[in-house]
Amino acid sequence: MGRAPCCEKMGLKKGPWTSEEDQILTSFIQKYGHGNWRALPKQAGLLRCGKSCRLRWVNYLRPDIKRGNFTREEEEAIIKLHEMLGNRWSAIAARLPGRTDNEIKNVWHTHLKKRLKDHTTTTSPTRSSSNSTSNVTSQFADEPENLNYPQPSSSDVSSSVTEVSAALSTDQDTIVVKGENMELSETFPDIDDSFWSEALSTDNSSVPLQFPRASNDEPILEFPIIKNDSEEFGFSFGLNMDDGMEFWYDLFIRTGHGGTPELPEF
DNA sequence: AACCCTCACAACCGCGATGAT
DNA sequence: TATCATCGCGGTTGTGAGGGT
Repeated sequence: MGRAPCCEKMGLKKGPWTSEEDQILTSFIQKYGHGNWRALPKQAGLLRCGKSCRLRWVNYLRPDIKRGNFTREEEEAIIKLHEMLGNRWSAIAARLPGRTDNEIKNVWHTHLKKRLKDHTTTTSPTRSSSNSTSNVTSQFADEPENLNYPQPSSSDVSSSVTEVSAALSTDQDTIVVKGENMELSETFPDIDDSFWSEALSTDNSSVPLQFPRASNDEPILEFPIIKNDSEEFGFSFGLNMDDGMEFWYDLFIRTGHGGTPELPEF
């Protein structure tokens, strides 16, 4: 496995970025994009290595970065996501719009880890089994293998399928998903990370989704809503099937008007 | 005022993963 | 298949700000 030569050996600059460098990098990327980080600094006229440019852009200059302190909701989300994902900072960052993995890593090491430690010395948390097939009331699963957001192929699910409905009440902090037996289907839609954003960015008020059948008609999930800045809310949820299969999904919705949003009916 | 300590955060380093040839 | 170039991630370090003594 090859390794790129160290930028120091190439006579390139290290250390804090100047505002001039920021300006050059930003305007270059806005004009030409960042297809090749290694070639970028040379093309842009920066005495930096591509790695440094990439880091600066990703962690600081990117226009969609949310500056400022983390809200309580964001911190709670980080704690929960860290419980789910461990030190997979980029995965955590992907679920917190506008926040970078570096930022989250920093806030974890400087605030949250300590807070959590203080908290766990005074309380003994209880955990629910991730294998439970009914009335799953815990927010997140314990086992790391649940966290890979498995993407079932059509052949994975061939027997029964249930539509899942969800409703959000404006005066409660939990959301309830209820599975209802519906007609059988031979297929299961492939769902990837872009699915939700694409589905929810459409003008349609309903999203056609089918999930594997729950074991009964009781609510199969109940979990808190994660909100941040009143601009977005959402949740992560998993389905534990009675055949042992598990599926995990995220749903975040940008409202943009600061009010409590209405969840589209599935 | 000077020094020390802690905290916060930007940036760097090293490694594995991945794609190209 | 092997090798190399590049990217992206997680761990770590460097440094400035602020507070306490």
